[in-house]
Amino acid sequence: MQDAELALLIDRFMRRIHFGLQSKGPSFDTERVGPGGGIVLLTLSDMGCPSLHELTLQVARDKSQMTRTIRSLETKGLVERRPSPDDARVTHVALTSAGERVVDALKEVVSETINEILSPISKSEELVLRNLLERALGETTPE
Amino acid sequence: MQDAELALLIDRFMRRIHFGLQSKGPSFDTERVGPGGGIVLLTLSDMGCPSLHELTLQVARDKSQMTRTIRSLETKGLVERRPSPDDARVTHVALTSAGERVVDALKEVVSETINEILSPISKSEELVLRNLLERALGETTPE
DNA sequence: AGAAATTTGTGGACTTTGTCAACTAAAGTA
DNA sequence: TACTTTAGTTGACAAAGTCCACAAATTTCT
Repeated sequence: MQDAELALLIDRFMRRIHFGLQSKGPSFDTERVGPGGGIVLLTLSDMGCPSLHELTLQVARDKSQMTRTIRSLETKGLVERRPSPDDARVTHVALTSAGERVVDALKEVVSETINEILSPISKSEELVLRNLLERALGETTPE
Repeated sequence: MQDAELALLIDRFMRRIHFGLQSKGPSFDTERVGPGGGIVLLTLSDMGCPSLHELTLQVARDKSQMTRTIRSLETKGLVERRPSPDDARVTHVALTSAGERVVDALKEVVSETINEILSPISKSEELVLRNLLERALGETTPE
């Protein structure tokens, strides 16, 4: 009981990342992918070449929105669609090389921001934190 | 380096809470405060009777939005404004008794949701997690 | 095989949040 | 007194989230 405060902590964490990123100027977001696009790009770099559906589950967003986000990233040349050979319904998405460069830049800035936020705790504690979250949230989103 | 994944984990955590809450039907959100209103209510229950400005810092949202959120909660009778006796510019905000009842209900559902999400880790680990986040995010948001 | 149901991705319409800039009023400051 | 900062409000607009319906491919069930 009373884990409600955890929700507030998580929310604040998220918001701080958000603020931190956008205070670093829009200087680094040269492609103007925004937060939504950024999350998708980072996720893609983790997942490789998932189907749109898998991607949707992973980032826990609406299908329709994913369609739009991907289209936007595609027109920027950061991502490319590949129809699945097995199933004509599904299309896979993968980073282009331009996309990977953006991801690299993104990772750098995000890491930096998170390090600032987490400066009150030690590096080893940070590992514990990440490990706990990883185990708790698992690899795939259920349902 | 490579803490970028932590951002993804945090984002997923947030989204899972979000989904969890709204899958529990809008049954519990009888006042229709929504996610934004909910966070403000919970925060208020933590902070007591902060000024609008302090509240804004704590939840890390824009001032203008806070104004609107508070007004919405006020017209629902969940929150009340009190002009500060010391400074005529500031207005404090506090939960009404109706607001506190909503908060109680909210806490219950949020706790339940978080427990579901965190089921893969043990109770003691959950404490560690919360402790780490509390220490990392501190009590007050800087700047 | 054929009909029905399910899955994957798209599109449209609409609401909620987020962001930015301008503006008032009250304090602080010199 | 004039100048600057702070708290809060408002408006206009951009971005995200939510809902619902839909087409096409595939699975399921007789």
